[in-house]
Amino acid sequence: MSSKNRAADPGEEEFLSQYHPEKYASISITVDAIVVGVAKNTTDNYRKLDRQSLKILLVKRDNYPYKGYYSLPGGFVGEKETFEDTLKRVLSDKTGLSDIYSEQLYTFGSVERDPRMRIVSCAYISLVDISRTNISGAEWFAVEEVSEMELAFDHNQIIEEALKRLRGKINYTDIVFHMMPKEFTISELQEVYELILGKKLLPAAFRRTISDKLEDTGKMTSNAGHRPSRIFRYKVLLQDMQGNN
Amino acid sequence: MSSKNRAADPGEEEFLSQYHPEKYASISITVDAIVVGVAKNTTDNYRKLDRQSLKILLVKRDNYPYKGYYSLPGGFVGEKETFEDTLKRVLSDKTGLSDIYSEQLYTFGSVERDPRMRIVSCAYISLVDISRTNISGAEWFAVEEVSEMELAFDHNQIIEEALKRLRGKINYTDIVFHMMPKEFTISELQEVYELILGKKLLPAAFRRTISDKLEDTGKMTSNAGHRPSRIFRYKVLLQDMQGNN
DNA sequence: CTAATAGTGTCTATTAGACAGTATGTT
DNA sequence: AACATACTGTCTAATAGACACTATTAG
Repeated sequence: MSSKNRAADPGEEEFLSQYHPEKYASISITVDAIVVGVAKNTTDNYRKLDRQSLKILLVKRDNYPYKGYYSLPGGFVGEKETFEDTLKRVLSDKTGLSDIYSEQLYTFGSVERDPRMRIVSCAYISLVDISRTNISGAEWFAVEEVSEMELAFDHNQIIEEALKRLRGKINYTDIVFHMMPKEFTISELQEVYELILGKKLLPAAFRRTISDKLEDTGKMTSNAGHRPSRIFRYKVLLQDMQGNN
Repeated sequence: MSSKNRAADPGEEEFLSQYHPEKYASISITVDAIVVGVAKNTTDNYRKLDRQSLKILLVKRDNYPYKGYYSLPGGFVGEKETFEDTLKRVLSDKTGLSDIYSEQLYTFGSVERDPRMRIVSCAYISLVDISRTNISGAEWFAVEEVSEMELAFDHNQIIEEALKRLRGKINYTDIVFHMMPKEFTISELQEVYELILGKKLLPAAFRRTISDKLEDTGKMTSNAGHRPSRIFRYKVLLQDMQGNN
């Protein structure tokens, strides 16, 4: 976005040639990623469905500060790097992920959040379909576990904010589908909504409202120990997929 | 929100004492404020109501770069300053405002947005009741005017995003009331909604839904050239007022 | 047959949209 | 009187909540 066609201004050119950035106070910026997905917890009872849970990717820090603590995958923004470039690099280096949906969450700037120096964190939420990814260098943790852990820096707080944002957006965007496998049942999808919203939904009403967004694959589940379920996929509605607001 | 009680770690203490921030790439950060309010445009026809319009505060730059251009009020974040502190300072110094509702909008970080060096802008939306403020050093511009102007840096784009955010939040938060005078008629309030949403609303439906949030002052308008209107104030509902996502 | 889930039908409650109709102060 | 706005009533449409009922498989 940009590089405008302003009229050339000799005064400004002169000014810029005399400008010495190093004289000014400067602050480091990191990008931290809250990578969220859902995974099934296999159960023993052949009749029961596998329950799903919300997962977040964390990396174990092997350097100071907070050596040995888990933290969000993150890294410093280079001088010629956009936040999105940094995010890509960090995700690739620390988790092995590429090409995943991401959006900026919030920028955390409290003065004491990093003991080294003033470091501001621009946090991004990334949503992935766990079944289609191979992770290296990072581990998945269930959100309930995470809230019991003491993470590095203010990362517990950042995760809280990320979950709030998800809760807020799930009902007026289609972002959930970034976390879903290509094909899924309505019950599975409903469970993901319930995990994010933190409450049970009524099946009849859920089916009614969600069905516009779904396309029947014609396939059915099998060997589930109970009535088989239709399998759907997300019907892309031309518009969204980028949850821009 | 900070300063945790971690166990002391001699290794970390050693590490920190050897840490030299100046070796690392660093980037400057500014906070820019999109200050939004509504003002009445007086009309000549004694019968007609004064129409309102959305206004934004801009300052004329008297230094390079973009000398002579209008821009959002903004300033550099000091090394020991939170974004909110910077925002307060900037608002006070450049516009004369203090104690106004603000929330972080988005952080703009494209590499070429400032010709001097890499400067990232953390943008805040601030909402004010124009009738209760005295501005010094900045001027109000109607949003339609602003979209015709070429502002400094990427500030046109930032304002676009801010208006989108307002549109998105107006219906599920009570943030509008930060822009309203203490007392107002329902028609005035409806017009503000219409300005932000960019569409007409039906009076009957608007009254129905908004009335829960309003308290009758018992007063009426007068000398309006037509039927007088009840005057209301915002009924604070214990909860919100802080439009926390 | 039974446990467990899938899926439908329907009644009710709530909310939004549409729009006509009534009310009232100012000149 | 007539203009401009204030405000109410009511019908309809759309949506959400509740819940009972039917359907279907593996074991």
